[in-house]
Amino acid sequence: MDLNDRIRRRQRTGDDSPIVRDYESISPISHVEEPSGRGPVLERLLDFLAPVFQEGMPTDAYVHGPPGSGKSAVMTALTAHLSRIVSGSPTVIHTTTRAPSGPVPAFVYVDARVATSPFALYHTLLDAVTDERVPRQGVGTEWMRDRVHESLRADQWRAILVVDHLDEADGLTLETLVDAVAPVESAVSWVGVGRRPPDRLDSELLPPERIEVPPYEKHTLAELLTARVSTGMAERAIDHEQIRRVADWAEGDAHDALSATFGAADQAQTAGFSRVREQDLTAGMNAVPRPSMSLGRVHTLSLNRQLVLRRLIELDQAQSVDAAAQLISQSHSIDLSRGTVKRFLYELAETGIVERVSAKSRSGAGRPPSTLEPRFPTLVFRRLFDLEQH
DNA sequence: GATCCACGGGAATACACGGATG
DNA sequence: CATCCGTGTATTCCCGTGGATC
Repeated sequence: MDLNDRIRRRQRTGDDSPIVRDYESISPISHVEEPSGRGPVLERLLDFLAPVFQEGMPTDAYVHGPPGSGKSAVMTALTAHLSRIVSGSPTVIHTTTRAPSGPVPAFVYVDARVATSPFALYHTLLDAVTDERVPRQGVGTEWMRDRVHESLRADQWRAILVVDHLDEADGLTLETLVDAVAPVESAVSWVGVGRRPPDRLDSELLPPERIEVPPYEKHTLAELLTARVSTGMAERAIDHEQIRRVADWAEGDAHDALSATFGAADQAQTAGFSRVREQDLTAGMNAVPRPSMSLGRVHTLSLNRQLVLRRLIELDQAQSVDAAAQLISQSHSIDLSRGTVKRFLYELAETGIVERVSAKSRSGAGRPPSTLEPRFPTLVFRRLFDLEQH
């Protein structure tokens, strides 16, 4: 046995010491209670929300910043904390109303990628604010709005609506939000959260209060990664130098940095090693396209579409759209026709979740086919998807 | 019966390439 | 040489259907 073998043996983990303790902790789509490195932004938000503590309501606001700058992390943490504090005792049993009525508003978080219509917006609001069951189908938008009004009249609640991922493809737009909230504006303030800088949105619709979330500094991002890794991975599984390199590479984008780290850890784990090797780190970063579609967006796709993506990323070679659709529809786990898979693939390309790459002109006649490349973190998607499918 | 949603399927349109035309 | 045209694919667009929920 040579020295390499001895070293390798020491490096290998048994089943008892996995490198990843908890995928959730290093996942780019899970948020922690205490976001790191966003202190100043939190301060500004709290300043703006201050009226809440004096029985008032804040104005509407728009929070903006580039992808991966921690907007969702900050807003989810903030709404969670505030609704806990503001609603007082968590064990209070309400009769019909869940929201605190009177001076204290409810904090309602809405993901505009999921709630894409006024109907869905009202549904989320009503569901959060009352204990009654709110129908998802069989009723129209007006019916839903009337119910909001009714509930409002009866219980006098107020709410602060945090609408995340505003104005992303296929999602709720600023305009739709403003229209939908207008009928209940006396009781509802909203905080829109999006990537677009204010000067790229209709200033007529934007509230005057605007809060910018800057990208992470490199060292801040490294600290964020260190914190996540310390709970999600085994000790010394990844060293400081590696973390620093990922942080450099990610250029301030926490989503991408976490995705690369996750991917690297997953590679090492799969290969049976107890620490992230050079090649794992490289693989982790290479599995994150730049720019990358947010994994959170991919996650909002229907199960069938995610299944199509799952099959797509395991094809050995880049295939034409048609060939890929053929192969994917043959998969045992998929019950979709070839035509539907093909349409899904084109739709996904349209959204930017995959990219059509025109192949070099081929021999045959007709328009040359294009191949498909994923534009999301493939290793992370694969692992999380497989974990969810039991 | 009304309303949603995901699929299926196919029509309509876009594009690439040669070859013919002016 | 610049265009037009025909053919064969690729891509986009749209609407009907059927299950599920109220």
